[in-house]
Amino acid sequence: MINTVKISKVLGDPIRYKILLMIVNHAEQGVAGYSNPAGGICNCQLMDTFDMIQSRVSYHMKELVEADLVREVPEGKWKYYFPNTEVIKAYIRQLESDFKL
Amino acid sequence: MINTVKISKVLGDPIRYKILLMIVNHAEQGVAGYSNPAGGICNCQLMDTFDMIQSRVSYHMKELVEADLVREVPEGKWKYYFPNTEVIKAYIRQLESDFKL
DNA sequence: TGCTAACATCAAATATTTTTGATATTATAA
DNA sequence: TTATAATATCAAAAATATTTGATGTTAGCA
Repeated sequence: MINTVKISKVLGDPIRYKILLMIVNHAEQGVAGYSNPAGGICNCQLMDTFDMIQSRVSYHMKELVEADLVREVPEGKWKYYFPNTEVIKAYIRQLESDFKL
Repeated sequence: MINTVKISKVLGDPIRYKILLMIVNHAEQGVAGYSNPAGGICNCQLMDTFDMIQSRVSYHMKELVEADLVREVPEGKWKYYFPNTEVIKAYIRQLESDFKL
């Protein structure tokens, strides 16, 4: 089952929110300058885009993955990230149900 | 405009999430042992229910009010809290839009 | 094999959030 | 007006989260 409070907390960090937005958008349309398999985002792109050092990216991606908002796909030396649409949907549905909307 | 990250952060605390749930449920059906005007929840009920000291309740209610998730209605010496349904809805809609759902 | 690039992990430093107890404020009632 | 009850605020302590730099691991390539 999804952990609504934990997901909220993970989304409650501006960097993680932006990263998830980027992952979601990229999964649709790709990002200029990178050509990733099946629309995934890799750590290097996140380092570039948000000007973060590697261990910081790693920390935030771990949070997103542990909250199950993002799926991680290893491909050789790289890890690609994809939105976990089902969990994001389930989170929204849970909010609607909890708050009677 | 709503601040999606801030709302997420406020919901990302288990106590605040439970408090908001209680406020939402109470606004519908009332809570046994208390008869509040128009289904509002007061601080004293939150202290009782969650076994929290007064300043702690006050702190968390301030967070909820500042995130605009809850409206505060003073009535004499008391403050009653009501869910801000429009903002909760707007938050959910924003998530749907941001994450393409 | 040895080298390098990508990513993970760790411990320490820093920053932020939460909790608490004390005190202040405000409204009402005696 | 004085006393009291409800809530707010404050500063210090405690807890938690984030950032950083160093080091570890792993996969692929020369």
